[in-house]
Amino acid sequence: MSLNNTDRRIRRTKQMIRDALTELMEDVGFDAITVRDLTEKADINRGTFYLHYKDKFDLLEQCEREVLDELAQVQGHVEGLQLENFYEHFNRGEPLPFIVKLFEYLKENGAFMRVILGPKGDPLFQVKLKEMLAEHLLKHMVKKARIEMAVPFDYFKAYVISAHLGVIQEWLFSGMKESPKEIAMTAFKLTFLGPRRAAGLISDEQNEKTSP
Amino acid sequence: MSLNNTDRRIRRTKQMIRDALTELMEDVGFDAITVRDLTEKADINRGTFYLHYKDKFDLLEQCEREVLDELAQVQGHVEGLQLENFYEHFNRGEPLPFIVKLFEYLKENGAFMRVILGPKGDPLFQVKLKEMLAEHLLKHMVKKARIEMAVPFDYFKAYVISAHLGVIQEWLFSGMKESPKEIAMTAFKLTFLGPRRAAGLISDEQNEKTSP
DNA sequence: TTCATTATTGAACAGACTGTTGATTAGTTG
DNA sequence: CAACTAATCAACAGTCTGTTCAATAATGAA
Repeated sequence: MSLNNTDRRIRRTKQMIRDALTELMEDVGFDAITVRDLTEKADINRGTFYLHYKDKFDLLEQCEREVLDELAQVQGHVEGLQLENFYEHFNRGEPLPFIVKLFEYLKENGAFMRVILGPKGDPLFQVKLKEMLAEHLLKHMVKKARIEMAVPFDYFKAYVISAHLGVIQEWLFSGMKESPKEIAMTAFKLTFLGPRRAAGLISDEQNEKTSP
Repeated sequence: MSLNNTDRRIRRTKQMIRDALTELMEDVGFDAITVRDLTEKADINRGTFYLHYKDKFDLLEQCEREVLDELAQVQGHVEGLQLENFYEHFNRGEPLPFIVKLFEYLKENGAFMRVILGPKGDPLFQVKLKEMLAEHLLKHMVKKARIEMAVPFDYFKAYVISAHLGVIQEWLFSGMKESPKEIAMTAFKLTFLGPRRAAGLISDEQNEKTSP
């Protein structure tokens, strides 16, 4: 069976290539990378690359898939930790466990995540990550029936999910100073209270008229 | 002077190339495009391409810069239309004029904007667009002094700006069904009321406790 | 219209990268 | 140790790049 990943040589080679990919993407961006660059930086024969990957796009795709799979697994580990609803979590001052786990994972894989979600990254990965976020976030938020004068649901969804991605990016690129729990709580407040209340631009009591 | 863009041949050639770029990006993505592809689709000599652009990246950059410059000009045309503040606009049921103009411009250049902001697009352009959005959006929102237990400003900023980009993308990719004014109002509501209130997931009166 | 200017063309060039092959060497598992 | 198989090295044709040159065509100004 050649499908087994048990051979130390294979693991080593793949790791070298992936590390090289991360480094090179940081430096010059994915576009400018050649298979030659990758194998030179990884210090392996160029032919060896093609033993494992079809081309550089295949390499990127495999790396991305791995990240997404691992993120999906994370979700499995927090099923038990969820309270009944969104609201209850907030009132205890606790962020959603899933989001905390998400930020913990991002921190572990900081180097790759920074590159792939950065200005030289892959917009397709952003789309995939947003799909995953949507799946796990929205089920906590949409328990109650909807009322009057509502914004279309798809735009609510796009708004919230994109906003969360924005927080993730800001966190990654500003050096991940806050703990996963803190930053998860920040994201939570922004959505739960709305950005203006969360940022303290209006107080809780001082209700602006919302008539029209 | 060869810097003049008055020569009809130059204008024609550049336009052919740019159209080819948009079409090809839609089909195969920027990565997979060669200068050969571009010039064949544009039906011009390959050497001619290099008379105007350094390489395909230079082409993309020039196209992006042009869009951003035009968007910046749009801002100039609405200076007079702004009310004193954010709050007043909302209470009249009117979105910010700048955002309306933004969506109008996006609609005019729909084809290119869809590609560049899509899964095969350019993440660097997203960053630049967000910078522009930040500049024009935030000055309307941050009039009042900030209060207690606030989320860090940078995260508020990242949240709101990213969220707006999300609405833009959702609108572009779902066929731009709403009018620029409608969709601008949708984005406005989501930020002004907060996403949950805007989507009707909680009512205005029914204030959830926000104690912790 | 004429004329000087200049954008475009077509062909050719070396250089680089790709993806594949075959024979050989080296490392791994049991 | 022995069988297996991953990694290496060299070489291949094919494609794309970026540049150059002389020849041609289109343009704007007088």
